[in-house]
Formats: sequence, C-alpha cells, structure tokens
Amino acid sequence: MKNREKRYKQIVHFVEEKILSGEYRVGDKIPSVNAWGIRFGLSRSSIFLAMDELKSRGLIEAEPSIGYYVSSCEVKIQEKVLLLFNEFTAFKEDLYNAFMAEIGDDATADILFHNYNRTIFETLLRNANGKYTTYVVMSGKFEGLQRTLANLNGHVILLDHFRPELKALYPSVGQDFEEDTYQALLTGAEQVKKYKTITLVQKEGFEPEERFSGIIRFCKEFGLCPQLLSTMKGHPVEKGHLYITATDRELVDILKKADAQKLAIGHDYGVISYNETPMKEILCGGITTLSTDFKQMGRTLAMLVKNKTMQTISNPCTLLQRNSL
Amino acid sequence: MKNREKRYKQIVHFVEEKILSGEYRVGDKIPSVNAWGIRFGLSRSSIFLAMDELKSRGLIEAEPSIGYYVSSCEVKIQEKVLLLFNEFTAFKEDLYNAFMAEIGDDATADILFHNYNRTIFETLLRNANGKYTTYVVMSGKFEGLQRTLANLNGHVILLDHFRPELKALYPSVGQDFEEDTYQALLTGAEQVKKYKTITLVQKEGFEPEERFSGIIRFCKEFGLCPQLLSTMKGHPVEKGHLYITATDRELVDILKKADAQKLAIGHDYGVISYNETPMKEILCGGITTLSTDFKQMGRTLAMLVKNKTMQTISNPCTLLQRNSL
DNA sequence: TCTAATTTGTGCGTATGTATG
DNA sequence: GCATACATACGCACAAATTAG
Repeated sequence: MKNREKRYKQIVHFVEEKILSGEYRVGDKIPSVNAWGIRFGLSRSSIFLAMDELKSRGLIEAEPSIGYYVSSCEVKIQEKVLLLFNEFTAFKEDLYNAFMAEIGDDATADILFHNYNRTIFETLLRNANGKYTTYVVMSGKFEGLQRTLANLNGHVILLDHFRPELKALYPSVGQDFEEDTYQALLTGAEQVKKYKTITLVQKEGFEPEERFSGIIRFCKEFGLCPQLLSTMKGHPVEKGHLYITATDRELVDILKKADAQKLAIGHDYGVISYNETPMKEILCGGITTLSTDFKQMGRTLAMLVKNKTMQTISNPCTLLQRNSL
Repeated sequence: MKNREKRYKQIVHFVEEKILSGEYRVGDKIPSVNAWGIRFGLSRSSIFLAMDELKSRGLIEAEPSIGYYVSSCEVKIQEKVLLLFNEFTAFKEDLYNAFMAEIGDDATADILFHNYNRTIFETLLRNANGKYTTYVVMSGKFEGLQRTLANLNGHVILLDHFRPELKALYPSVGQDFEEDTYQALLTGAEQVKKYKTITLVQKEGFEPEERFSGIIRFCKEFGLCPQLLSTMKGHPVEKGHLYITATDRELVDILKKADAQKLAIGHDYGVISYNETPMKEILCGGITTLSTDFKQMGRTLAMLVKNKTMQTISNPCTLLQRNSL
C-alpha cells in the first residue's frame, strides 16, 4: 500500500506508452476525463492529477469544453522549468547558461521577464500555471507574493527572495545582502578606511534594507559613519564619503555631480556599484563593483530543481576592486 | 488549436466590426444562425451565445422565425492593447509612458518583453492571442514572422519593423534606418569629415542592414570610405576611423582597445553609438549617440491604435554630439 | 389554396475542462 | 478525496413563419 504506485500514475504511464508506440500522435484528441474514469474506475479528480502531470510536462494541452490534445512526443521530458526573472542583463544570461548546462537533457526551461512590474508578473504566472513542473521565481519585493505563489500548480523555487517569511515555505538560492555587503567592505577594508562616511543610495521599498545592516556592522567595527539616502537628488557629493549605489542611474548622477564639483574619484570620494557590467570596467578608469556569482547561482539552482530539497542557500559574492574605491 | 479567441466571441467581434465599418446599418437583417454556423464551422447553439451577447448589449434584436436585425450602432469596444517589446530599457519606458498618456482612458495596455528570443516571442503571443483587441509588436528580424502575425486575432501594429515585405500588410511606426543614419552623419558632418573611414560594427542578421546603406550614401558624397564589421573581435582600433556601434558591448570593446593602443577619442578615432543611455553622457567625456525619439514614437503609436489607419510612419531621430565625435 | 418541407429563433439537456472550497 | 458552481460547446425537440410544389 505504502510504496505502491499512485493509481493516477497508471494513466500517466498509459498515455506515455500510447505516445511512444505511436498510437497517440501530436494533435490527436485523447479520451475525456469522464471516459478515463469509467475505464480505470477512478474519480474525476484522480484523472485530473494525471492530466495535470501530463500537461505540466508539455505532453498534452487542454482545450476547455472540448478535451485534451497530444501536444508533444517528448516523453523523456520529466521536468519543464519556468524561469521568471526580474530583468534581462548580461549576467542573468550567465545564470541561464550555467543552469541549462547543469540541468541535463531530461529537462527543458523557458525564461520570462517581469521587469519589476507586478501586473506583468501576475499575468505571466497565471498564463504559465499548469504548463510547467517547476517555477523559479525572482520576484523583488512584491506585496502579498505568498498568495500568488500558493496558487501555482507545481514546485516553486525562489531566487533572491527578499521576504524572510517565505524562507520557510520554499527552497531558495539567493544573496545574503547583509553578509555580502559586510564581507565586501571587509575585503576592500584597506581602501574603504580612507573614507569617513559610507553612504548607501537605494530606493526605499525596492531594494533590500539588509545591505544597510551590513554597512552599519562594518562602520561600527572600523569607526566609520553609516548613512542612508533614497536618492542623490538634491544632495551634492560629499568629500570623504564612500557611495554605494544600487542603480546605474544613481551611479551616473554621482559621477556627474562629482565632476562638476571637481572632486577626484578614489581620493575625494569613493564609489562601489552593485552588479557588474562591461561598461563599469572602463567608466572613470574603472568602477568598483559588488556582484553575486550568477554562474554559481545557475548551477545551484539546477541542483535544487533536480533534488527538490527544502533548502535556503546563500550565493557567493565578490568585490571587483577598481579605480573608484 | 489552443488559446485562440473564444469561438463565439469571434462572431461578436465580427458583427461589431461590420457595424462600425457601416456595412451593417440599423434595420438591416444579419445572417441567420444557420448561415453563421456554416461560415464559422460551429454549432447553432454557439452562435446563440454570440447573438445573446449582442442582444444584451442592445446591438441587435431577434424576431422569432424571421431573423436578427441591427437595432443600434452604439458599439462600445473597450480597447485592450498588448505591447510586445524586444527588451526593457530606460528609453522604452519613455515610449510606454508617452503611449499611456496619449491613449488615456480609451484603452488598457499590458507590456511584455521577448528579449530577442524567438521561443519566448512565440509563447507570449500564443498565450495572449484572443485576449487583446490590438497587438503592438516590436519583433526584430525573426524568420517567418508573417505566419505568426497572421495567426493573431485582432489588429496588429508593428514597431521598428525590419522586414519590408510586412510594410504593406500592417500599419507601423518605426525608424528609417538608412535615412536616419544618413541625416545624422550630415548633422555632424563638420566633425565626421575629420575621419577617413566610417566603420559600422553590427552583428549580421540581427541589426538592420539599411544603416550601412545610409553610411555608403554619406561616404560617396563626402569622399570617405565605408566599412562593415560584424564584430571588433580580432580587429584593432584603426587611426582615422569613425566607429558606429549598435551594441554597448562592442562600444566597450572599442574603448578598451583604443585605451590600450593609446589612441585619443575624438582625434585619433571617433565613435557614434546607437541608443542613448545615461552612462554614455559621461563615459570618456561623453559618447556621441544616435537615437530615435521614443516619446514621439509612443504618441504616434497611440494615434495608430485609436485610428486604425493603414499607415507606415517614420519616427524622428536625433544625434547628440559629444566628445567622442 | 393547400400541404409539406425548410428555415427561423427558442429552450433544455448533456459534456467538457476549470476554479474554489 | 469529494462536491459544487462555472463558462463554453454541442445536440435535439419544438413552434412559428416562410417557402416550394
């Protein structure tokens, strides 16, 4: 009883066999839920379990009021993964490539982007629901996220979760914003000590506050002064400040202001920017960046998808020291 | 097979269109239920769903045993627009905001991104089909695009179409790549004449070849030499060349190489970069950029959605002259 | 003029997958 | 695991009006 196969699995295998043998071909209609029920002596909901599994693996598609159709012959596909990311950057591509290389050939993955727009986020998940076995969600700080995720029919894995209350509910791999920021400052401590104040510039409610905790921790140890700004608008660049910026827009704002004020980067003021991009390598002789290792994140993610273990994993982060520090 | 518009809704929209276009006028008899059934290949009862909806909206009246008559022209269609863009950039946001401001209460709009991935493009359109009245598609150079677009159930408008064969089929607003490039060079001719060769760096098949035609035209008039490179990989930066780059990656590559070769930007070599971003304002003392006016594009697009006229509109383009030219 | 077949809209029953509890 | 409501789609029987012969 315990270890016996679930009864609905019979139907899954039955359909798999029919597809493999060529009896069911792409476009064919398969028996209706009621028909299966009579044939196998199972309740409607049990049949739905089987249909849902076949659907999520992409083998069949449902047409309401009509029936189910065979949509693929790829019986070997056991995992269909949806990657729902916030935005596309060169380094997200690294994550994607590392993930695909690691995940193996009995799995496929699609990737979509919500660009921090809640409506898009909801729309994409609603349309995708039921079509994948696993949903990997990089969400940002959306309110009431828990409800949306609970509606998903399949495994859910979080990337860069910002909400501690979700940690216990889903496996995840992400940045430990406090620890990463603290460790980065420690790595560059020799240079960081040149400055009197560390100013974090990031929009309230959009970026993780934990970063500031890391800065406070470092400042206490090294006798510096921590400061939090939601924007540089209306603020001049201060001599002796080390600015840590979350967005490229604020970074550019600082650099322009400093130039106008004739302040020398790396001496009069310093800059650390989150997230590496090619341009930062040469901007102002090099901007020091603080980035998580997206390739590693991709590999870890693939592991989580395959193992389905309930883990919260922190991704490693590195400081690229350049002229601006 | 899946995700097409609900079948009876097709008939509702069909009748709406006929009334709007003036083909059906008040008092006219419309085709019978049987006639619709034959035409659209669905059952009589499904047609009644459509007729019931039209009746409840007061557009038609039934006369038993006789038929249906048009009873009103007050068609109130709530426009729902899907914007399917290639990628999210700060300047696409300008387009979106300008569009939303101009379209006002006449429509609601969703925005999605395919990031130049054909599979994502197809998936998103397939899922969205039937849910919108208008589809605005910024596609890039996808092969066989015509087939995909033909499947869409609703109005289609193209943004930045690269395929001349589609011009006649759909209204569009986009860049005239040849003319824009030529005019930009003309605007900066005083500076451009400093160089002997104009080198366009852009990936074959991904970016519009028309840009090179514009460069050739300019070079002929001013006695310069045009050159086309698909990448800077393996090529040093040449003295006396003006480089025009499509992607920021190539731009960074040029700047790094030139720095290593100790060439002075704006003197030994020049750079014009497509698409303005905040960072280019300060990179190397300012990179000259060539950008289309995305806000204007948004306004024009809103006009096209409202008017549904069959037009091909060229969007204005401007050259921002900076240190790199 | 009559009759029977056809066409019309109407109404009800059934089947489908979906969603929610 | 079960129950229920829902939207969509198909089929059949019916009465009234029209049409063919």
